[in-house]
Amino acid sequence: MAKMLRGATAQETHSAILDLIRSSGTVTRVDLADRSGLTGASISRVVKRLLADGLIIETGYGDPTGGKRATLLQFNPRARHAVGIAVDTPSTTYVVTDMSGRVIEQLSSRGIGKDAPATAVRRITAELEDLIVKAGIEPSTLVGVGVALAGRQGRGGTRLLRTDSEKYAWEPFAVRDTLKAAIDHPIVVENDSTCAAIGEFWAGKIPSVNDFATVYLAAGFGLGLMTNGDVYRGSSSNVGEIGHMVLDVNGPMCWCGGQGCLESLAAPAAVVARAEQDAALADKLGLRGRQTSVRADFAKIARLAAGGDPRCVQLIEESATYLAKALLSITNLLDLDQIILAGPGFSETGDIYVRLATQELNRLSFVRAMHPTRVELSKLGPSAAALGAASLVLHSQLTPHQNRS
Amino acid sequence: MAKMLRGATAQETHSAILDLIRSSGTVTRVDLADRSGLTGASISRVVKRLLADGLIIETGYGDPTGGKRATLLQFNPRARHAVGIAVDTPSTTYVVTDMSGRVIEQLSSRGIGKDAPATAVRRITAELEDLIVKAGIEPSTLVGVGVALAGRQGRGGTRLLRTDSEKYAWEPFAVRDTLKAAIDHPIVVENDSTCAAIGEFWAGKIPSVNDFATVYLAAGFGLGLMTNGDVYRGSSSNVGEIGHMVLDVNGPMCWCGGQGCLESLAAPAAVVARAEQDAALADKLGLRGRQTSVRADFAKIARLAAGGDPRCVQLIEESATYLAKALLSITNLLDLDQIILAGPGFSETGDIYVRLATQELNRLSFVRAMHPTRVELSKLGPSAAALGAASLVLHSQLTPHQNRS
DNA sequence: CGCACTTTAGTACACAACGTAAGGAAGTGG
DNA sequence: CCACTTCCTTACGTTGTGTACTAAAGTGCG
Repeated sequence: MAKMLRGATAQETHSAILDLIRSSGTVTRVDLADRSGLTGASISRVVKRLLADGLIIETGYGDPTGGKRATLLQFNPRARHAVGIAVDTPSTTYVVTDMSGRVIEQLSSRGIGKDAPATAVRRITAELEDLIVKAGIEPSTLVGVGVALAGRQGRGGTRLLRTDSEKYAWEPFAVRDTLKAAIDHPIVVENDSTCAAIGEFWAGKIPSVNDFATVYLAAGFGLGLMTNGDVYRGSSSNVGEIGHMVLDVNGPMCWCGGQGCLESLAAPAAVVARAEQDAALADKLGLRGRQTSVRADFAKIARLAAGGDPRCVQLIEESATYLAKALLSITNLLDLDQIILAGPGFSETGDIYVRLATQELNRLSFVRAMHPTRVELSKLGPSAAALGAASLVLHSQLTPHQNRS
Repeated sequence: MAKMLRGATAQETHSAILDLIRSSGTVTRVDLADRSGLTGASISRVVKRLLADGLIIETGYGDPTGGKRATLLQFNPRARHAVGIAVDTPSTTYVVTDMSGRVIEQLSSRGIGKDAPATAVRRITAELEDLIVKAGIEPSTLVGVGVALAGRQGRGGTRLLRTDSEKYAWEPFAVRDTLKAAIDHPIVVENDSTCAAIGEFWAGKIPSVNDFATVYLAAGFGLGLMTNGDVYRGSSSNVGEIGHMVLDVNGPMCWCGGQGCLESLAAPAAVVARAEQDAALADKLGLRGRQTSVRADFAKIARLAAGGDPRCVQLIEESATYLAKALLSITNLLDLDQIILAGPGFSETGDIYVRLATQELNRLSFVRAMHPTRVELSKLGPSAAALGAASLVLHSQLTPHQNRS
């Protein structure tokens, strides 16, 4: 233990001011002084430095208010870039973003499927290097590479990855170290839910003072939590395992050993399993009934539901009802005022999940009398995790741990 | 908005060092330097000041390690005092504590029952003043009064209180303002669960880097959360409403409008209701079957269970099983490594709740492979909430918002 | 158009807090 | 007794912020 207090270093102050500029989009020096509590003189000094570093630019003048017009400041988007990779079973998504979280270049390739870890990582490394070249960014502006994985954090910083074929096949594999050896840039690895959360935070310009949660739906449900301008990681970086929240103590057995878990009641596999009970529907959808096609089968059901097919709408609504119950419990526990739904699982029928969750929270949430809990669909689209991974890098490199309130 | 950055003021550094001394019990200057990241020179300066203020004292010398023996530092317990009041339906508990959280004087009087808010607060004010005189503490060392209430935070800092008779009878009543007008000391009001958590933190010398949760059981279940050395309050200071976590989507209706809530399945009222179904048991216990005697009736059942009565043990175990499920969900969500059970509801049979929760977490928690989640009974006894309220005052006055990591 | 006023931005200097370096104090072990 | 270790303090330099003042750039009215 040896890092704690160290005075208000330039680093920290610069980070804090940069964070204000990020969440504001466009601000004046006076705004910054108001919001940071620093005096104009100090802001002047910090801003001068940020301008000199090229991190921010002056972009015009504010509206007249009876005196000298204020100079507008904002990110210099091309000052820094980041790469985000979302590694998932059916597909791998790469994005190159600028400093404001805008996607400059992207690429989708096949997922890891049943590949051995070493093979998959080798391919990812190659594709990554191609992409960086193709994006045509100045190498010195690349602050790092973020990787979003479905999995848990192991003891030694290892990232565990869940695959379809074998559970925890990647268990002993140190993704981060392997990538780090192959790529000469900072590598940050996080789970997909947390990445989605920080993606919303960064690209959505959410202020550091707002606490919110993001639910990410791919193979299963995960939750990412942002508090006080930083990711909340818990005691071993394994926050957000909501897939096995107990919603029905007498419910069906789950592979985890519990009963009535959210995952066994509402995840894509559960929805597909119910669809398969209905022979006519299974036939109509051409369900393949194989473990490995669950994600594709779920997508088919979701597409039909989005198109209005009553039976499919019913199936999705059933899933959404369970998620709504889980979100109700979570909201009561954490007093959230904003929940964002992201990930491929919500891409077709996210509005159904939003509607049912909103209804449930408005009806039963304990804090509903004080403030609403907004449930929203992510605006980042299907590459939310990849974009979030890139945002994570930007956040950790440009605005490391914000403090105070 | 105007408080955020302001350099590392003496205030903040002093707070941080004082917090390290609190959680260490006894430390040397060298230890403080290691743990804080400050240099020995800076520690020297800060410690000198804390000694001059009388907040800490030198209490001897450390073990020889081949050189000059280090001077031991610890709190000067009598330097400051705080008062904590736990306002509950069946009883009101007052404690006067010293700076280390030790109880110096205490008093229990009848609860608020069906009293009107103004009447109850008037009586509390009178009893409080008597107690302060009786404790014989130097008035200038009293840093403030903390109040633990069962209730929710309203919009304008109002505290809502749940009473047996009418739900939310106290709804529009501003407890804090009323007390503040009557008592010339800082007043801090919090809900009982949060107070219990900070009581463990302070009196139990838990380091600021440890995140943990406390479950408080009085009329119902509540949860208090400490993260990064401070209370986690959420967006409207209403964190911890776990009483209405959904554990059984098809379960019995709850007064809140939901189904299968933890409270309706496992709270004292539910346990008593089940006991009343059993005519023989109800007779044996002399259950009064009245709404207002639920707490007393539950205590009877708990006492018999603690004595080994099989039927009562079964009833408590049923309640504990539901709580264990809820704690499993919460642990998976927040990646906790420590959960403390506190409050009058656990005073007789807390070990049963601890045992079943530990079992469930060891069996099903997602992080069990990384680290255990310890479930422990509070060592603060039945006055945990009052002691916590006092701790809250000490914390907010002596070590305001810790930062960094 | 000129002049008084407002708002923004930057500079000079003082102050506060921490780090570095050096040395004194208090002990250990040969 | 003396070399060495560890603890603690003092003196001084660096860094970052606030205060006070000034310059710059606008508005609005007569």
